[in-house]
Amino acid sequence: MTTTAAAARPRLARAADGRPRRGTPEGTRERLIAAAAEVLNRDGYFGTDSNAIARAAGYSPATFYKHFEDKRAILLAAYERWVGAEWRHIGDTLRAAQAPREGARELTTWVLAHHRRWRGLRASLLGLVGADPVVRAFYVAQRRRQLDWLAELRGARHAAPGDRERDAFLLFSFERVCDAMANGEAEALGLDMTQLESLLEERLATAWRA
Amino acid sequence: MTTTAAAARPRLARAADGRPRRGTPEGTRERLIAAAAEVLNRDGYFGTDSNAIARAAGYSPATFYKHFEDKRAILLAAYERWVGAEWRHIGDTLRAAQAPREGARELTTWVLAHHRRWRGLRASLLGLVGADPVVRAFYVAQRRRQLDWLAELRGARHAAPGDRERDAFLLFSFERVCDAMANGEAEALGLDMTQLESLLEERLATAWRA
Amino acid sequence: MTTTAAAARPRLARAADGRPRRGTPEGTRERLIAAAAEVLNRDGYFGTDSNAIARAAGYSPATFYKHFEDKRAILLAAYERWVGAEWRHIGDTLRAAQAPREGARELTTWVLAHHRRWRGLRASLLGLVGADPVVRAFYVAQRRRQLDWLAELRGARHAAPGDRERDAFLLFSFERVCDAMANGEAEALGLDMTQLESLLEERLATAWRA
Amino acid sequence: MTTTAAAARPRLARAADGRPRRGTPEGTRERLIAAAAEVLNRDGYFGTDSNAIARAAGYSPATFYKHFEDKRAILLAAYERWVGAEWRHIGDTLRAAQAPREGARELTTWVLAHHRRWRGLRASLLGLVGADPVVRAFYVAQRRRQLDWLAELRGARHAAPGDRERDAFLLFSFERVCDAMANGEAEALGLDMTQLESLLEERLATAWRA
DNA sequence: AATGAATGAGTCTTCATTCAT
DNA sequence: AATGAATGAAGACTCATTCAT
Repeated sequence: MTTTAAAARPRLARAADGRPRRGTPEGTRERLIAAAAEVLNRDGYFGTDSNAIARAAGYSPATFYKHFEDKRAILLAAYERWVGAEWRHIGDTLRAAQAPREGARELTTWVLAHHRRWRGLRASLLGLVGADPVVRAFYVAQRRRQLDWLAELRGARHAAPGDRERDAFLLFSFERVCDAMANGEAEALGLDMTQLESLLEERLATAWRA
Repeated sequence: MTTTAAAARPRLARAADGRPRRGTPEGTRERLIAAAAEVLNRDGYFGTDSNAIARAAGYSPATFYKHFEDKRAILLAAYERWVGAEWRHIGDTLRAAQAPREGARELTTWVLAHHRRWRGLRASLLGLVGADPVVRAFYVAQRRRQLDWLAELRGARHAAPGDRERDAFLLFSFERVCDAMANGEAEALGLDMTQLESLLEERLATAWRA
Repeated sequence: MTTTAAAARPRLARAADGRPRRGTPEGTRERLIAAAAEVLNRDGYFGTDSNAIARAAGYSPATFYKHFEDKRAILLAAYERWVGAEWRHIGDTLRAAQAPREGARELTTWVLAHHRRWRGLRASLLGLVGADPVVRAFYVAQRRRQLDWLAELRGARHAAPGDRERDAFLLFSFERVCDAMANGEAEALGLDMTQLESLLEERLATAWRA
Repeated sequence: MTTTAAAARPRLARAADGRPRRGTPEGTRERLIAAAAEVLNRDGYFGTDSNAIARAAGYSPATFYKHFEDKRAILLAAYERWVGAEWRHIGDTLRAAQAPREGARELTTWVLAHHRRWRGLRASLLGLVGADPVVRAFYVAQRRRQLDWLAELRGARHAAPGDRERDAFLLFSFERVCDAMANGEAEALGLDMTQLESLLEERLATAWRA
């Protein structure tokens, strides 16, 4: 069906290089974000510039600025998707309602892979969190949403003082260890990946039961 | 005597603040590092430049480069002291051999204050860890030293598989939560600081016993 | 009927403001010039771009270039109207054949108001006269027409050597002072507007008699 | 004596291209302003960029920004000198206390030449006055100083209402006509330069007597 | 040891203009 | 006739770093 539609609407005439000359603003935005994710992941935030991101998406520098305020804005957009994908997966897993042990294992594996695949993108974001108030606000907002969602999951009945802090503690720990495993720190420290992964699963399963 | 020297070498007059213009290389290096720590802590790595650091220490840009390879090098030097101070304190506390509960409380309080005082410096370092291999290597080396020292503390007899991973897990978690409390994340998330601090103490005390 | 047409040609719908999307070339040109006059008057030549002018007229950037060579061309078109209006009024006043004193007063008042209303547009033009040969040529051509017309008014019989120079001198002076009064210079210099206006009237009346 | 001093202090080692590698900040500033005056005079404000000005003075782009905020700042500095030179000459001439007729002639000749020599620089300034509030404020301030000085010249005793306005009127007229003669407008209008110059002298002499 | 004027290389950003529809 | 997404070319500005003294 996609093929049929494409055949029926050869609207997007392509330039010599195969890039669509005129796409919808949404399409262009998408392509820019996708390219930014890859470029930032590979070269890091301070290792690229907005021109390079635009070129990687097949556009000119000026087009970039039609869609994003600046380099920071596209980093946030790319990161937002990254977090969105993570929590969508987490939600799906929880909803699948497996036993804590299996759920924790599956989740840990997936999250680790996600961190590994996008370690450079995540490093780009984390590298700015400390320095840029806007990035920090964005980052914190994402986390707040996660904490709120976890509280909601638990349900009003079972709420206890300190729950939010425990959730936060788990999140911070889990992510920090995932980052360490994803970015090579753990390996450089001579740590056993399997052991670390077990620890992650354990913590997660414990929290899951509570 | 100072007068005589000044008369004999009028070019080597003292700066306005009375600091000798020509000091020992070590003294100069010290002043540069101290100034860098403050400036980096206040303005962040990407918020200052090497000229500003040199000026803050009372020197010219060129002098900076006589003592440090580049901006990164002085960040590492400043960070090294920060970590050094932290682990010196940790060592002192452990050696004072208090009960785990009290030791954990004291340590947590101190480390939190240390992170708060230097949150900008630490953010500068962490902001580079993801992007710069040299910084990462340096950062990892510090951590390795810590892990080795913890292993040594435990003693060869009590060593068990997974100990190093558990230590690392604790370190990562502890530091990440301290950072969140120091840099305002925790507050922005509406978390209760006292609760978080209790969690930190608890983990630490548990590990202490083991 | 509108409905029918709209149904038959849904592509040529009307814009939100009811203006027909497809008008006569003249109509479009008019709207563009009118919008340009306002935008240039408000934001200045270097404070706007051709896209903004097109949008202000309710058109797209490309439409702009269908009707004008470039931004400069529309400035000249807008300025041409401004000068046209001025000299139409001057002609009307002279033709009404009042006493020099009254005529001069009326004219001065009107011209001052005209300069005030369009001070930004005029500043845009003058800002380019010095830098752009085409604009200068255009500007000079307008003035030449004025001088020729004044010479014609005087009539061949009364012509005397130096008349054209005297006319030009008056024109330059009059306009310069009007500009100063219109753009805030005179006020910023602490000058008395009434006095200045009297001086303008005086010069004008004197020339009128001659 | 200059030669001797230069021989005695070969401090300013010159680069391969003969440019002093290290001058005093003042010297550098001077060279930049002098180069800017020439470049702006030749290419106009919007026809050059700060990099080109720096290069014309024998410096790199960065050096420019060590001495001037931006391109506008150096234009103002260059224009300030231009006005300074003009009024210094006017002061000298008046102080030489010639007969009004001769003084007016001499002054007119000099001012005309001054305008001709620097017509592009002046056009650059005037081109911004309408668009840039900072430039306008600067321009007005210069003129205010002139008017104040003229008032002072006249002396408190002979002051009469409308004097300042008359002075301003003369200044505006005189300058506007000089500009027209300097920038080719007058010629393009087919005006007789000698006649125009006579008119200028006449006005000046009349005001001088008053 | 210290200086500080000077810089090259580079990034961000804008704008007049075009082209396929 | 009108569109609007897209662009190339260019300019303002910065910063880590060096060199002659």
